[in-house]
Amino acid sequence: MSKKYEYAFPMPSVTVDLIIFTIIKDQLCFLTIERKHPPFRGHRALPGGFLEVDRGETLDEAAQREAFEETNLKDLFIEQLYTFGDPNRDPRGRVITVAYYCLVPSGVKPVAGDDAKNAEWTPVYGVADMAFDHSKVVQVALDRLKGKIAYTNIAYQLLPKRFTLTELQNVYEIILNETLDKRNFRRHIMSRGLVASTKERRGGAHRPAKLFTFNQKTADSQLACLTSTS
Amino acid sequence: MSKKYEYAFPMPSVTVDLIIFTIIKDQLCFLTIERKHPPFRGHRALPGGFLEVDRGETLDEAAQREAFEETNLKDLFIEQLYTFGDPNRDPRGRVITVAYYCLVPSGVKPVAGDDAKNAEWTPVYGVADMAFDHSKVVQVALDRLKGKIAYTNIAYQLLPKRFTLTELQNVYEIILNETLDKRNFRRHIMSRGLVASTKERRGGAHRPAKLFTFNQKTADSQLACLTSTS
DNA sequence: ACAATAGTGTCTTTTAGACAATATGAG
DNA sequence: CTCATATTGTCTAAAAGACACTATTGT
Repeated sequence: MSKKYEYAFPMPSVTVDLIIFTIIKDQLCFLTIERKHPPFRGHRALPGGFLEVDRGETLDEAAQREAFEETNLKDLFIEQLYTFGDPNRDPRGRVITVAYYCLVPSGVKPVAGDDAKNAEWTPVYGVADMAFDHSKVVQVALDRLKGKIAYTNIAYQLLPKRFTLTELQNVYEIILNETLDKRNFRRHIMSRGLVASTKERRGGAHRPAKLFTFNQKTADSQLACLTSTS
Repeated sequence: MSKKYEYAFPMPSVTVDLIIFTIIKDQLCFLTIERKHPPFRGHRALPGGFLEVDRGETLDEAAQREAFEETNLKDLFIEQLYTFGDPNRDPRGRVITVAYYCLVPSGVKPVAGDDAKNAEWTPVYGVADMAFDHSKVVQVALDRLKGKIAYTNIAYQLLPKRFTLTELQNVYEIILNETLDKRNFRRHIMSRGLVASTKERRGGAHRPAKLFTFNQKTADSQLACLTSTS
């Protein structure tokens, strides 16, 4: 392959990296792949790839494309997180990466281990030794997630369409890493008007719990003042 | 100048753009330059420039460098805002811009009109017709500023080292674009412990007001949980 | 009936909002 | 003493926090 593109100045590469969060067995996890080649061979890394300039894709589209490649799911919740561009973050050259975080409901399986990748869900606590600056990227994503869950409705992205309030509370507790009072939590959620109760119930071993859905109408109006990437 | 740098794929350019806010005559303003060449000749644009890959500068350093070029001030408050990369945002080619916002105290003069630039402070309300996607960038910056002023101490960046509480309230009112109750505002600010009163007073036409300073100690601890770009 | 989870009510504390009179210093 | 701005206090309303018992279903 010959080098066909010429520039008067050295150009940085632009990649999009993804922190795909999900909840597995009461743990907040994110998707990692194993690097099969240097640098950082054998270390775990965030999924990501080059922005495909020749396709004319936007950054958001690149993030959605990568997310689809890993999960086979379209139109996932993604949001730009931060752009990392320290000169030494990649030993091969100057690489600017625009990081996005993504939330998927429990139960999603990573796209099968394409030999080259070996994708796995990894618990967020106690990850070390990631490739590049990815440990830092994950930390920033986690901070953002913690910050945003308090005043947005993104938690719903981690649950199926119908869920119980106990399940919702679990999501909050897992992300915030603290226990919440059941009564206060329910009052808080209900007063927001973001959930609507259905007539269905989830039968477990004991008293069945009401199933709720995310109330799109009120959510949209509330999100209007929240989506400003703040 | 020959094109010396070759790549196997088309590369995007990476620029850093700045929204430099200040307050002038009770108006929130930001720095614009006039474009002297196409595209968008004659339109106003945000100051910015290419990331200098050969110098090995970080994104933050590039932002500080640009800010210095425009204001002659070092170590200004800057924070990464968002990365814009739509394929058609610059008609000359694929340009990814990492936007930073920056806050400077009142009274700073833009670096003199270097012919090529003609820098000016422009009120944030009623800006239209900016070059590229810069109107959108400014809107995002303004939303972020409004969001952050409520729960961080960034407002102090817009004031001199010593300021009166009335001046501080003015900053809040100008940014939020609403009036605030004087007593409630003062209670709110004082309860945060972010300001320390000095023994000096500012003599105006009438009763002199106490001068306050930003209280770095408490600020640092409070900032610790706020600087996570959330 | 019992085990296990779902669901609810009240008091207290804190924070935010509305509101107007007094204090001080320059001229 | 007058003008202009600085400064302060209280009542009310809303939100957050602490806390424990009853309800429902499967087994």
